[in-house]
Amino acid sequence: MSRHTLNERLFDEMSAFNRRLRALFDLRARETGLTLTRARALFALGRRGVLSQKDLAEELEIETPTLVRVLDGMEKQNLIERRAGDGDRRVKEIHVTPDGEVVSRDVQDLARSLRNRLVEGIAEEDLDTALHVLLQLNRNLAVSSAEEQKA
Amino acid sequence: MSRHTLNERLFDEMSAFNRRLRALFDLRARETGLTLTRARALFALGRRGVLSQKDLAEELEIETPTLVRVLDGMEKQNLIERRAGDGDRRVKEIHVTPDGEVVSRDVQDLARSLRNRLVEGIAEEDLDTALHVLLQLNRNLAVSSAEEQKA
DNA sequence: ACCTTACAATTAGTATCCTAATTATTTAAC
DNA sequence: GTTAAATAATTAGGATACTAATTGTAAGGT
Repeated sequence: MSRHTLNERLFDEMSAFNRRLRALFDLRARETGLTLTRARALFALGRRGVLSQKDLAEELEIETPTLVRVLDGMEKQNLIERRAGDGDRRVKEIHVTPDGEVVSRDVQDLARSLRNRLVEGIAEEDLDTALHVLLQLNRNLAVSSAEEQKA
Repeated sequence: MSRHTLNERLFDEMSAFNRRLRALFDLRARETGLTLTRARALFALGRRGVLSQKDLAEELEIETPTLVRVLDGMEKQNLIERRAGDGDRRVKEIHVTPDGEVVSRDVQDLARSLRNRLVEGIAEEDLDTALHVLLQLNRNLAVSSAEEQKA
């Protein structure tokens, strides 16, 4: 396979993987009402504690306007609350509600089980190589984006 | 790094890569009016010739209702035409217009150049390993999806 | 020949995701 | 102390993406 075709297939397989992962996750988690992105938000808050919207968006690597809509939905589901802090009045702090913590716990098990299922039959060293490829791809992407913004 | 963390980071890096790739591609291609998904549709039609919507959706690995909206936009841009065929009247054939062919050619160079830029500094054997990991991940996903549909 | 089932495309509803612009607030410069 | 620039969150507009339901057409069974 030419290098060109290899690249093309790699990128196509990655985008297909993401679409399918989201669809399967949403299907499995439908009873909890969680979608993949909302779940990732809950997991991030579980790891990091209370975060501002800007910091949570950074953690999830999505833009802040995108996060606004995700949080709107989660608020409606009573999974999180936005609160004003003591400091900067522009900043809102995101807190997980007790309901949110219960759902988060349930879905972490589901997520872990799904991830384990997906990597079956794949050598750990190959996963590690794949991760390093992804990290380098993302670094190159960041560099290219920065160059394009300057143009 | 634990295997669990490895998996989590791999999946997160892949989803971030996809979002950023789309954003950068759309930024670079904005003058042509093409988005990444529309570009992929044009490329697929260039490779395979006239296709039905069902076949094109399969080639792109997206659902047919999604493709309907993508094609609606491309039709509006005069990049493609939907035509009835001689056979089954349910089926519509997708043809690239002369304008579409011009744009397709322009954007293929951009896409290739971007892909080459992104894989700089990555050994070909590592790319190959990554591709095989993705193929296995996608196979496992398909199996899990099939199992879940039966449930 | 007729009816049931299956199929291709579309519509509806919803979620995620982006960029650009706006608003309220904070910070920095003078 | 005042003003300009920067920042956090929101809104607007648009694209991609899914699932479920609907419509028109084709195929299979009786």
